[in-house]
Order: sequence, then structure tokens, then C-alpha cells
Amino acid sequence: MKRQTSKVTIKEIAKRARVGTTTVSRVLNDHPYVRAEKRQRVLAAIAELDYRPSQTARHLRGSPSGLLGFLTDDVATTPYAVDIIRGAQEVAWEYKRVLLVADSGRNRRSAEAAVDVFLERAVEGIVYAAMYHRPVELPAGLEQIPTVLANCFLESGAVPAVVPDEFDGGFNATQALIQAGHRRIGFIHLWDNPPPVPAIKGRLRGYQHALQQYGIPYDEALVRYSSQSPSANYAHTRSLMALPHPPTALFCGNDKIAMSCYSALAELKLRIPQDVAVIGFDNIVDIAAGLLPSLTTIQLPHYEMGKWAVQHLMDSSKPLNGLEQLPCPLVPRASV
Amino acid sequence: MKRQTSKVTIKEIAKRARVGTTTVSRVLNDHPYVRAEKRQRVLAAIAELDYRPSQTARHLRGSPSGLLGFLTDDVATTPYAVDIIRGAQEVAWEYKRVLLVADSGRNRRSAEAAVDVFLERAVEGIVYAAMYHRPVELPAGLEQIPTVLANCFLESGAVPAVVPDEFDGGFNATQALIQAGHRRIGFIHLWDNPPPVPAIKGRLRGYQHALQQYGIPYDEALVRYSSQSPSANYAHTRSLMALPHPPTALFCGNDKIAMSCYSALAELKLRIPQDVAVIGFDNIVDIAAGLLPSLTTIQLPHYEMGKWAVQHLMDSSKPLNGLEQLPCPLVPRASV
DNA sequence: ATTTGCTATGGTAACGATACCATAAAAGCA
DNA sequence: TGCTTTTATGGTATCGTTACCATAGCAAAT
Repeated sequence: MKRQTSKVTIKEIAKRARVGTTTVSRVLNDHPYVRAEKRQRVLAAIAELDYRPSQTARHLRGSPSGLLGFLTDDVATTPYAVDIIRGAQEVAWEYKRVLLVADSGRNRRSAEAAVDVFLERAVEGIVYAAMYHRPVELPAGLEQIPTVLANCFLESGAVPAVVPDEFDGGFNATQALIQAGHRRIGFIHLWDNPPPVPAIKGRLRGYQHALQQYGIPYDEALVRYSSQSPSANYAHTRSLMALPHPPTALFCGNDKIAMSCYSALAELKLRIPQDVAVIGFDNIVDIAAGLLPSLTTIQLPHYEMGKWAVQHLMDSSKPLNGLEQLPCPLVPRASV
Repeated sequence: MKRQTSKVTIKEIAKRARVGTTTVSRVLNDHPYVRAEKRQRVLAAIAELDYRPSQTARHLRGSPSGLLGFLTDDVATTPYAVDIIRGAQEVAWEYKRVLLVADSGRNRRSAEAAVDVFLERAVEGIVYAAMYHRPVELPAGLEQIPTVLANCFLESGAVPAVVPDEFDGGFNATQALIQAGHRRIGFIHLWDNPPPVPAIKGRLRGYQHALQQYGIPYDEALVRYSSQSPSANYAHTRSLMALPHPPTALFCGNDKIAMSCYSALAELKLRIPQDVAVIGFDNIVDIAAGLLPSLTTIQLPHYEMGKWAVQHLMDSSKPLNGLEQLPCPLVPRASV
């Protein structure tokens, strides 16, 4: 019934059930060749003593450790990036694996320390996740062990990676606006981070491609690059709407920009979506569902990337490199 | 130099350094009584073969496992609740412990399965964290092992727990408004979740206590209970401002409510903070820093709760129960 | 010169679980 | 009946590490 800090071993089970340790082991791993009656006795002893086999001993004996390392660079840029962990955890669980998480905080040395810890504990694989989509360098030590990158990638492509398909997201957003009848679509884009951030190029290309596909000429005048400051976004919105031939729809590079957009439009007495349609990016639910009217936006596949990464680790058929791009679907709400 | 999947053991180090395994072990754990010259040889061998001691073997031999379990109920209500993990991870790291995370998803059975997994791996303690502040029931199995609750608590108080001091938050918010010169302070409060949610009672009591302390009578007419829908919050704001003697400041039960508040006030042509001051709760940075003007709000101590929980687990001087309430400080921005 | 006590070193038995081997009883087959 | 499988069982070595024990050289103390 009530155990103290139970450290019951297989030997005690064996003694209590009046069998050998081997028989207990056989019951645990349901091997054949155990008489039903003895199996019962063993099971009873296990229940009575609340015994659990030690994973440590099993692993030492040769079983896989059942551990996966999850390493992240923190810097919570967008809050839902943690969904990567959720996804990873979920698939790991299906494979009866547990996640060991460490947060290296963007520091090279401490990332390598974390990898070391993982290696000492014989993790079967490592997911290295970035909190926003970007190129990374691989911490030393990761070559020794199956690794998958999530929400980041190596310039060399030498390690399998899964990232959002920014192009797809940009395309979906723009297409949604076009299909709602808009032909003049403003684009307030991000322009904060250093150059090689894929979100920048991908989303813009998606925008352009959608326009092209629907035969709408690309008009440089409708595009703005925004620092992340709300007032800048506000100003961009006003400048777009002050155009001689203003847009009837705005594609915002992320939901925060869209939020500033809303206030600018409100001040201009322009109704959403009747006068101007707005679409965001990222699906920060607190923002998107909290705005009035609620914001149609694009979902980043954080959860899916987490799942994909672990799935890829566990699949024996593992191509040792490659870049998987996951779709960024539309989340329709009321602003289009 | 380049190892394959290195499974180098202490024996190989011993052989290569021409010493006994005991000597290698002594070097690893820097025990005395190893001649400097041999120590060098051992160190060299370790470096050459890229050897790392197996934590598994160490643990089997009797060392502590170095593992802490982190169990969460998911349901990401407020996105920054993950900061609990960050805090926990950070302190765990200081104590040279690693976090094993599992996400039971609010399901009793799977929570217990997760506890089982933790127990099999001999975690030294478990943090059970809820994603919003609420009373919980303890999954079976947790009695067997040191446990700390974070952002949740047991009605019985039988297990140590750390939660936000909602009263403190409500007080700080209200006090900030009072100190800015406001005497009529509206309060749009949460009223969604089932009764015993501590955020409700605590924040209201904090509000009332601040009023009382500054000699302002509590006026029932200034308080609204809001479902979480944006339109309801919008309506509440308008109803408050339509009062014969309207408030000059609004305390919103969370940042989402504040966001709706902003649009209602904008429509009423009321400027923030000149005409009406607004304060939020939760410090959802994306919202609070994204609004125009940026939103003064209250910080929930997610990060601190994570730290406190692990700290409490690791401290040998551990009272086996009690409820720690962590302060919810003001985050001043531009809306007051 | 003998005893004591430090420094230095390596052999070996655990830790808990399982694979392998040996054994033996029971069952199938000639 | 004798012989081969099949079923059932437990002893033991092993995984990698460290604690314990034994041994031995050498210096200081008697």
C-alpha cells in the first residue's frame, strides 16, 4: 500500500513471488514460457510493493535510453513558439520517449554545455529549436548524434531542418484578400532583423507571386518596410491610406503590425472589413481573437514543426539532410 | 579526434593511460592521491577519445539521478505561462539538474502515466505547473516524491505551492491609478471561469483595498464582470463611460480586456491617458507593447514561480507545505 | 630498528535489469 | 519404449561507474 520512497528491486519481487529474477523479468517484458500461475504471483507482488523497473538499469544493460534532447535558444520573440515543444513532446510520448529540455539562451558555450549534458545522458537524438525562423550555426557536439533543427536551419543544409514555408504564408494571405475582391493590396512588411531572415524574403515573394497569379501588377508604392515600433506601423498605415489611389486591403507582416493598423484605420473612420480589409501573420491568438473585428491571419506551424522534428528523429528512414517547409495556413476571422 | 558514436568507457581510458580504472575514476571526481604525472596521462586519454562518463552508470551506482520532472497541464491560456519552464530550467541548471518535461493535457490518467514515467526514471522531484492560476487535484503517485506546485495549489494545502499574489497585483494596479490622480476608477473584471479561480477574488480585493487605503469609497456601479469576448468588453467600456459620473481611469482584469477598451475609447474620441487612463493585467508583451499608447499593466510572476519551485525542491530545508505568493509588480508604460 | 601514518595504486563487488546458458520436466513422435 | 522437441525455470555474467578493501612504498616518529 504505502511505500516510503520505494526502491523496490526485481530481486524483492522474485523473493516475494517465490520465483527467480529471470521469471520476473520475463513477466515484465511478456516473454513466453511463464506458467500462468507464477505470472499471477509475480504480478501480485509487483502490485503489492508498487514496483517499477528502473530505466537506469535497463539502459545500462543495453536498452535505448528513451531520452530525446530538446535544446532551444530562448529569446521568446513570439510567444507561441513554445508550441514547438508541445508538438515535440506529443510525438515523443507516442514513441515512449521523454524530452529532456535545456535552454541555452543564445550563448554558444552554454549551448555546447547543454549538448554535453545530453550526450552524457545518452539521448537518442536532439531537436535544436529556434524561437524565430532564422539560420543558425550548429553547437559543437551535435555531429555525434542524430539532430533535427526546428524553426531554424543551417546555411549548408547539412542537417535536416523543418521551417515554416514563409512563401506559402505570404501567398495565402494575399490570395485571401484577392479572393475577397481586392485588387489594391498594401503590404506593411517587417524590416527589423538583420538581412538573412527568411520571413522577410519569403513573405514578400509569396505576396508578389499571388498578385502575379491573379494578374495584378506589383506596385512598389504599396509596400512599406516597418521597424517593429507601433508608431512606425501606425504611420505606415496612414501613409498608405493617404495615397492618391489608396489600397482597399492591407497585408501586415505580423499581427502586431495589424494591431497598429487597426488603430490608424479607426482614427481614419475606416471600417474593417467594409472599407479596408486587414490580414495579419503569426496568429498570436491573444491579439487576433481580441481585436475588434477579430483578425484574419496566418498560422505559423510551430506545433507541426515540433511534431515533424521528433517524427523525423524517430523514423529509421532518415535522410541526413534536407529542408522541410511546412505550410502556413490561413486562419479566417472577421477582418477580411 | 573524430569519434563515431563514441561509447568510450572508463576501462579504455584506463588502458590507454596505463592505470587502473580506479585511478581514472579518481581523476574524474578529483579525489586526492593521484600522482600528477598519471593525472596528466588520464586527462590526455580522456581528451583524445572524447570520453564522457555515463550518467546512467553513475546513477545506478548510487549517485542522484540529476533529473527533475516538470509536468504541465497545457491549455495555453496565457502564452507567457511558459516562462515557468524557463525559470525552472534556469535554476535546475544551476543545481546541475536537467528537466524532464511532460505535458499531461489536463487528463487525469495521462498525468498519472507521466508521473509513472518520472518515477521510473528516478527524478529527484517534480514541479507540477498549471497554465493559469487555479486549484488542482494531485495526480496519484506524486505523494511518493518531493513535489512543488507552480501557478496552482491544493485546496488542502498539503503540498508546497507557489502562485501569483493576485491581491498584490490588483492593489498595485489600482494604486498606480490613484497615484496618478484618479479617484473614479472603473474596473472591468473577468468572470468567465468557474467560481474558485483566485484571480477573480484576489484582484477585486486588491482593488477594493487600494481604494480604501486612499479613502476612496467603493462604488459598485464602477465594476463590471466580463466574459472574455471582445465585444462584451467593448460594451462594458461604453457602459462605464456613459455613466452620469464616468470614471477617469479603467482597471482591466487582463490585457485582452484592455485592448477592447482601447477601441471603445478611440471611438468615443477619448484620449489615453489624457482623458482616461487604462491599466491592464498579465503583461502580454505583444499586446501591451503593441498598443498605442503602450499599455501599463501588471506582471504575472511566471518566471519567478518557476525559479521558486525548483529552488524549493532543491533546498534541503523544505517545509512540506505552505503557499507562497509572489508579487505582481507594475509595468509602467504610457497608458497611465 | 621498528612502528605508525600518510601517499598512491589497482582489484573487485556491488547497483538493477536482462541475455545467455544450463537444466529439467512435459509433450510429441517414431 | 526411447528419443527429440517444446515449455518452463533459475543461475550467472554483464552493462559503466565508484566505494571499499588490500597492498605497498616511503617518511616521520618512537
